[in-house]
Amino acid sequence: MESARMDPPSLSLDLGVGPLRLPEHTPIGQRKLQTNPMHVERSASFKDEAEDLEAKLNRMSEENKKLNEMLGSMYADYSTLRSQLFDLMSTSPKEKGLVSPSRKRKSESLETISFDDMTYERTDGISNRVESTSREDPCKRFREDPKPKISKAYVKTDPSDTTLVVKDGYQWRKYGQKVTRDNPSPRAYFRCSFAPSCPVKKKVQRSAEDTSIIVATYEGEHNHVHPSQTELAHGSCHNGSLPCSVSINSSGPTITLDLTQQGLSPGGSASREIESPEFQRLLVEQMASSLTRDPNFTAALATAIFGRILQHPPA
DNA sequence: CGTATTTGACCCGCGC
DNA sequence: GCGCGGGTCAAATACG
Ligand SMILES: [Zn+2]
Repeated sequence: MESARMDPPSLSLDLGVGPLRLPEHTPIGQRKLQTNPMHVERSASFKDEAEDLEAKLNRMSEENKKLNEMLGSMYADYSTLRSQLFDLMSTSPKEKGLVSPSRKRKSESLETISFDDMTYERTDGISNRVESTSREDPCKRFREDPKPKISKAYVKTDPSDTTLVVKDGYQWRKYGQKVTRDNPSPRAYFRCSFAPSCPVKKKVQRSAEDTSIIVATYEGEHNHVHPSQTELAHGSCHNGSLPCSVSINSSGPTITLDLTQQGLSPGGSASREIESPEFQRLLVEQMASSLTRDPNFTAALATAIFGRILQHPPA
């Protein structure tokens, strides 16, 4: 998968956030309306519901496939981007202007999701160190700086989403909001409130140019287990609130709707739950969370990138 | 009534 | 020392 697309620096991964973001524009609404008046007949209702569920299952299957592809492309683009970044900074470490402004100036049209094992901010330290030593080092210097781990997530969202809250599965308590110099939209400060002594903070701010993108900056590591996600030991994780599971294996992530679980209420409420935008959002979040939290994924990612760097040394 | 959010005050590092 | 920009605190307020 990763051996393909190396050329496109176009970073145009308009992920499935689109189809998932606006779930209420499609025949879903019609379908819902269709089922309600059918409750006059009991037997027909059951049959209809069965058909309904089947259709939804198909839809979910379809969506699953889409998500799969989207994750694939995201992975590929991410690999490409990271590879290019590493390449760039190991090729021309003397070229100043790419280290310090990396925080404010790179907000052109960059859409990335960085995971919490390696970060862009770390590149600052690497570049500085590189400047004083050799230019082959950047691949292996991972000192535990006083700096906590920082990761950024560029999330595409609806501009009308005023909440400015990125639901990532954790519980955050807002403790501040400031207006920044060169950005009309304010910046919100959050602290993890699940554990009393969790040092994790995050800053969320809408992008200055593209108001449909919000940037979440995470800082630190959680020193507690995930609130609603215990573990994904052998690749499968069960969510406490969602009647579904996300599993990751070598062939790719898979979402399984657990219809046998008792969490589903009888009647049409199951359909409603599935159709709910909240459900879909949580689903995506759960999936992304699981993915980024999967050591196998991150390890494979690192390995692939590292291999690529070694394979294509800077000119 | 307990808890989360809001919002101006406060603090602190940095450049002048 | 002072002003500025960014980060945090905490009193007031909103919310359930
Ligand atoms: Zn935490």
